[in-house]
Amino acid sequence: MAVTRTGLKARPKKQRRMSGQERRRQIVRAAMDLFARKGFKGTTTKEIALAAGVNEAMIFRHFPTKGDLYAAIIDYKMDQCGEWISRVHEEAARRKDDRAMFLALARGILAFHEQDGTFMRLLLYSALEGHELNRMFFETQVVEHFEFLADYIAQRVRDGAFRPVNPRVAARAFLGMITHHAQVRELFDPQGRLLNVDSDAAAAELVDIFLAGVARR
Amino acid sequence: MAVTRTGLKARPKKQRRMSGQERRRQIVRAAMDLFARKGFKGTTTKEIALAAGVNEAMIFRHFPTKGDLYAAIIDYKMDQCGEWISRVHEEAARRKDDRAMFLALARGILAFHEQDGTFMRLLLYSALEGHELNRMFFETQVVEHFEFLADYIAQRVRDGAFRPVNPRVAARAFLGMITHHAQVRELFDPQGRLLNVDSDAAAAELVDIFLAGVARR
DNA sequence: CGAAAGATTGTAAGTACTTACTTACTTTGT
DNA sequence: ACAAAGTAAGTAAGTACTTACAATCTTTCG
Repeated sequence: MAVTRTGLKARPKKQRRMSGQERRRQIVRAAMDLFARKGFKGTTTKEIALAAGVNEAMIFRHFPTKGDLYAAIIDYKMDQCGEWISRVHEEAARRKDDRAMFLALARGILAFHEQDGTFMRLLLYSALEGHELNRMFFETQVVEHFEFLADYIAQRVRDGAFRPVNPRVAARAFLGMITHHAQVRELFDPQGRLLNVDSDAAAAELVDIFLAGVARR
Repeated sequence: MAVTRTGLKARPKKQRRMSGQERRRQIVRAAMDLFARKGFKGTTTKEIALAAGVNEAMIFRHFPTKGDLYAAIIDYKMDQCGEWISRVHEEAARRKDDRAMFLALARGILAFHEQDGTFMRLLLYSALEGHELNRMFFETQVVEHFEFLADYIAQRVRDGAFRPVNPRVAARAFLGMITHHAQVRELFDPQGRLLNVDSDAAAAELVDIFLAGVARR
C-alpha cells in the first residue's frame, strides 16, 4: 500500500543552494516584472517560478498565497518609493530659483519612471484592479507628492511671484504634464520619435511652459 | 442507454425572446463594463453571462472566443471614438480665438472621459496588456489627435502668436494636463475634493495655464 | 388564411485543460 | 542531529468552450 511517491531516488546535484533571503528576493524580482507586464490575474505562479528559476512550491514556502506575494512587492516598493520622494523633495527644495526646482522635480520623476518603469506599470495595473494596498499607496505617497507641490505653488502665489492660480489645479497640471509624458514614452514611444527631442530637453521645455503659464504677467 | 440529458421537459416560458442583435449588444455592454473594471484575464465568461442576463453558451454563439468578444468591443468603440474625435476637432477648429478652441478641446476630452470612462479604463488596461488592437487604436486615433493639436500649435507659432515652442512637446503638455486630470478624477478623486473646484472650472484654469505658458512674452 | 418546414434563439450538462495551492519526501548546511 | 532548502507528483476548484436538445420565431406553400 505505502508505495513511495517518486519511485526513484532523486540523484544528488552538487549545486550550491541559496539562502532563504536570496530566493525571496529572486522570486520578488521575477514576480514584479511579470505582474507589471501582464497584471495580477494574467500571471501564473508557474510562470513566476520558471522566471525566478525556482520550484513552484518554493513560492508558497516564502509567501502563503499569490496575493501575499503581490502585497509584499507593493509593500517593499512603497517604502523605497517613499524614500525616493523625500530625497527628490529635499533636493528640489534646496534649489534657489523656481526653474531649478521644477526641473529637479521633473527630472526626478522621469528618472524614477525610467529606472523603475516596471513598478510604475504595476502601480497602474493595481490602480485599475482596485487593490486596497494600491489605494493606500496613492493616498499616502502620491498625495504627499501632490501636496508638496501645491504648498510650494501656494507660497509663490503669496510671494507675488506666481499669479493667483489655484495651487492644486496648477500642481495637477504640472504632474500631469510630466507623468503623461513618462507614460506615453514608456507605453508607446520609447524612442521618443514622436517628439523629436530627448527626454531631458522635453522636460526642460515642459518646465518652461508651466512656469510661463503661472508667472505673473 | 440513450437517456435524455435533462430528464424532464423544459416548461415553456411565455417570455418574449430577443433578437440576435439585441442580445449581442447586451453582451457587449456587460462585457465592456467588466473588462474595464477587472481586465481581460480578470473577467470570466460566466460573469459576463450573468451580468448580461444570458446563458453562457449564448456568448459563444455570438462570438467564437472570448478574445473575439474583446476585439469586437474595441473595434466597435474605436469607430465611435474616431467619429467623436473628428467632431470635437471640427468644433474646436470653428472657434475664433485660442482660448475658445483649447477650451472646446479640453471640455470635449473631459466629457468623453466622463461619459465613457469605462471605455477609457478598458483602453488603459489593454494598453498595459499590450493587445495588438489597442496598439492600432493608439497609433491611429490618438496620434491623429496629437497631430491635430501639434499642427495647430505650429501654425500659431508661425503666426507669431505663440513663442517658438516645440509644437509636439507643447501638444503633449496640454494633452497630459487634461488626460491626467481626467484619470486622477476617475480613479482616485471622483468628487474632485482634492482640487476644490468643479471639473469645468479646473478645465478653464488648465487652459489658462497652458495658453499663458506658450504665449509670446 | 393556416400549418408544416426550416432557421434561429435558448439552455443544462458536459469536457479538456489550467490554476493556485499541498503533500510527502529528499538533500544540504551547520 | 536537526532545521531549512528543495522537489515531483498530486488535488480541488476553476476556466474557456462544446454538445445535444428544446422553444420560438419566420417563411413557404397548400
